[in-house]
Amino acid sequence: MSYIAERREEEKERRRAEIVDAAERLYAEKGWDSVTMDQVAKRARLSRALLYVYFRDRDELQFAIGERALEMLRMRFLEAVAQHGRGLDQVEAIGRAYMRYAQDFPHYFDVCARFQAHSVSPEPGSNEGACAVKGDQAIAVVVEAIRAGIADGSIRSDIGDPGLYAVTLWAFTHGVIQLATAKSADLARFGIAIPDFSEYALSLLRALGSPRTG
Amino acid sequence: MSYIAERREEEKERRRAEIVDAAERLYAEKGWDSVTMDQVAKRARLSRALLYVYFRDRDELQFAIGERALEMLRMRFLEAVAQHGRGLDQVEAIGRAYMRYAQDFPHYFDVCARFQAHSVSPEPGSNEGACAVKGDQAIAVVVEAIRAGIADGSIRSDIGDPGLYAVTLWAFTHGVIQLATAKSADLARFGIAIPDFSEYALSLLRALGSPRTG
DNA sequence: CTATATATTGACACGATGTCAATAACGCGC
DNA sequence: GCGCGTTATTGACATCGTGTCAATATATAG
Repeated sequence: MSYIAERREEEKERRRAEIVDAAERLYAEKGWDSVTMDQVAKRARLSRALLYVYFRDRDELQFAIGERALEMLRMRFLEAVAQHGRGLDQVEAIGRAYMRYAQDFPHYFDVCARFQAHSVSPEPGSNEGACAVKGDQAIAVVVEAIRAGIADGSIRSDIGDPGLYAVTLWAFTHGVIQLATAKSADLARFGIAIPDFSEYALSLLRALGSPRTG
Repeated sequence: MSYIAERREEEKERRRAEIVDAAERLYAEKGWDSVTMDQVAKRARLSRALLYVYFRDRDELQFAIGERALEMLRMRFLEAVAQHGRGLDQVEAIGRAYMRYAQDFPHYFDVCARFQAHSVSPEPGSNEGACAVKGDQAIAVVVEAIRAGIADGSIRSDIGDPGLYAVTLWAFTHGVIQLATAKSADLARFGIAIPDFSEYALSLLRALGSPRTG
């Protein structure tokens, strides 16, 4: 009987994944605001009511996508770190990775932004909580790179607490990406192209951590 | 007869302002998401249908509040600039002003954030367009302070185009405030207090522009 | 084959948005 | 004061999306 329950569990997990798949595709196609539960249900070829068996409400479904988004982000961060030796270069690579990520998966960045903008209501067992955990794991990669940088001397040691520095860099970078993605037209009107903007921001951030340049 | 039309126009403007007042109060009380047109109408003591005479839809009403928000922000920036002589200090004061502003009027910052996150659909004559203009005016203050700083030598001259620098600083600061307001609980869990976070970010930004320190 | 648990659905109630024809208020010529 | 055109204001409607629940279908066990 345990075998049965196990298979049931797997089926359930698969169904859940199918739903998230459908929702994610629609998210990428038209933006979350114009995705309805009905559309998700249709795309996943099941009834709308069933969605509410797997997800408390629409928000929880979005957070389920957010979980994937943050997991993917962490992966990209890890790849970025792996390709560089010195901490400073790793941190810069993380910034670049975040920017590429936002370009490659706009809907993932969107859900990250929403997650970061809305303050949490820490209901235990919710997907929102899972997002928070994934977010912590992603930022932990940054902290580690900063630590490495301070240790190998590529990042100035008087930068302060690595955690604080990591969070600040995160906020900076996130702000830049958000502005770049949402206001590219206005920036162009200002004579600013997105790639230039990104590179400029990255160079400033590198200068910030670098011990010699100033 | 022109007199009549003029008075009519004024009445109309007043009505409009009353509606925005009502909407803004509700915004501040409960956040925009849980404000309904019905509630706005009730608070302004008129029928819901009339709101749609003054504002195309709910979004336009929010953008009307956004217009006020950005105007207020510009005022704060101007005050901040006026209280300092050197450009570098002016720029830092602008950053501080933005942070205080977000603390004093959370709903204003919220509408700024939403405006900045959503990409514009440039329908002429809309309040959204007016927001964009007000936003430009606010950032123009920053640009001017940077120019002054480069001129008086308090800001390193190799910082590049003042417009680009201004936009970048804006993005940085906005990102910090957003994270600070939305995730104060999580930051606390990381052992980071909001005032410390803000001060830290400001000190980093100051170091960025300062020619000597590095 | 029946009984029991689980998965799935159709249909409902509710709430919010946006529209429109109908009504009320106003200024005006008489 | 009285109709009359114009403008302001509203009630009622249609539409859509969410979340819930009892009812049905499906699978498992005895």
